[in-house]
Amino acid sequence: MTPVTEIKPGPTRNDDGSDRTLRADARRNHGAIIAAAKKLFADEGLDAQMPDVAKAAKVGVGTVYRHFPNKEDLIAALAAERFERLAEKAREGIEAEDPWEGLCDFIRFAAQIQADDRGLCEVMGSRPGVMNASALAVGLDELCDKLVKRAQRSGELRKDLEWQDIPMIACSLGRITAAEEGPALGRWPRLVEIAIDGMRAPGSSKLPKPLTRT
Amino acid sequence: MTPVTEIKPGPTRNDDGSDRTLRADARRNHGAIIAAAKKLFADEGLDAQMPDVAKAAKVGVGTVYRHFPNKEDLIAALAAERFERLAEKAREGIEAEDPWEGLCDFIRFAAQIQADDRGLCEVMGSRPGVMNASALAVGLDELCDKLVKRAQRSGELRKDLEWQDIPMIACSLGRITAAEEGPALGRWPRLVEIAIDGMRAPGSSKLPKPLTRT
DNA sequence: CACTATACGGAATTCTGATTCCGCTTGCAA
DNA sequence: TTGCAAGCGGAATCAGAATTCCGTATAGTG
Repeated sequence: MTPVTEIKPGPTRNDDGSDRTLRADARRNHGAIIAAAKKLFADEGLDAQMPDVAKAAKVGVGTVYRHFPNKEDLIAALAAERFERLAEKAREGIEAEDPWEGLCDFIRFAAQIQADDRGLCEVMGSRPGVMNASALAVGLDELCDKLVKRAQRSGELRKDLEWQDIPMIACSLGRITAAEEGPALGRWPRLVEIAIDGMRAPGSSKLPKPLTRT
Repeated sequence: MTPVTEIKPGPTRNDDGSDRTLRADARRNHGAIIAAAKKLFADEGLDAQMPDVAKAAKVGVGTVYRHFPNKEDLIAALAAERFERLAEKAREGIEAEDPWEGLCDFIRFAAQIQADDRGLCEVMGSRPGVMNASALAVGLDELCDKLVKRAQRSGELRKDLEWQDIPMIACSLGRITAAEEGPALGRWPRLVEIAIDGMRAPGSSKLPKPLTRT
């Protein structure tokens, strides 16, 4: 494996996990690249180009590649950040006073962050590997499980729903948040509410939120 | 515009809509190409390669390109076929004894054909232009409208649902039918039923179909 | 202040597929 | 059966990105 190296103190580590302090300019560039890539991928989706990321970060392509050995790795790094946000929201949902609302809000949030980030959307749709790895890394699966169990205990969530259904729903919702054309344009929040209503326990006391008109 | 040409009788027309009979071999090849492409795209998705389509159809690449000026056009032709099937199913749903079941079956069908055809799945997810054009061509929009109105009149479908929601739902369902990995694998029929339950009118008499265990 | 390990920039290269081109075939009408 | 327009095959070309390479620049150290 990796040879043992003595740990030197330093503010940031290399991406490959090796312990070595980065030179100040490198650290600065690293941040600039991530920031630029985040914006670019969010706006243009996964086929934003590496040279453009470099340009946006005011850096040469070579530099981008020193920090991220290839595009896929850059994408994965960005995805990891987003999943961290998701996990955070899930934890919040678990703490929520109302278990059912906690779950719903998590789902709404998942749809929203996909609506705001075309890149994430595409990762969810076409990079199951990256997605599952990211989810695993932040423990999203267990969080979903908790969210589901708690909402079921409260009686609002249908009993036959399983935690695996949550990422599946979130994923499917993501697909239409991206619509920029056609009859579905801008209606995705309706779909979110429909899916949520489908998760309600048959005799639930809560009233379904009426779908908003366009 | 197109210059006026006298219409000559003939069994098949050119793709470009010009009226001219195709030579027998050309007609045969045309069919072979479509058949091969259908299978290839269904299996491998939209990035199946043109030379492979040619190979599968036992034809040279050049021939593929004589029949379809470019890949996008080939994809559109295949999509058109699928949408024809969808429209057919929608008409069937409109005739169905039970309006609610007619609508549900249409949605289930839409999910199923995407599950069976990765190419269609990807068209739905990333070619809004092709998709909308195909839908328009077969009159799917009006069909959805009829389906919705009828199910609402029967009382089973929630009143605030609009026809535009149907293609949106179908589209979103398609996303996970493709999952080949991760927790959602093989569970898409559950999602279909969840979405359907979300469409039910609040006081509906029908019992929700229980989600099937994995 | 020198020195050198790190980093940088960006032109050049490579890869992957789509698409074109053109000499050869072949239906089919006369 | 002949003539030739309509078709065919597939090697060659083109195009759009990703990724590499290497000469130059510069933090950080003694």
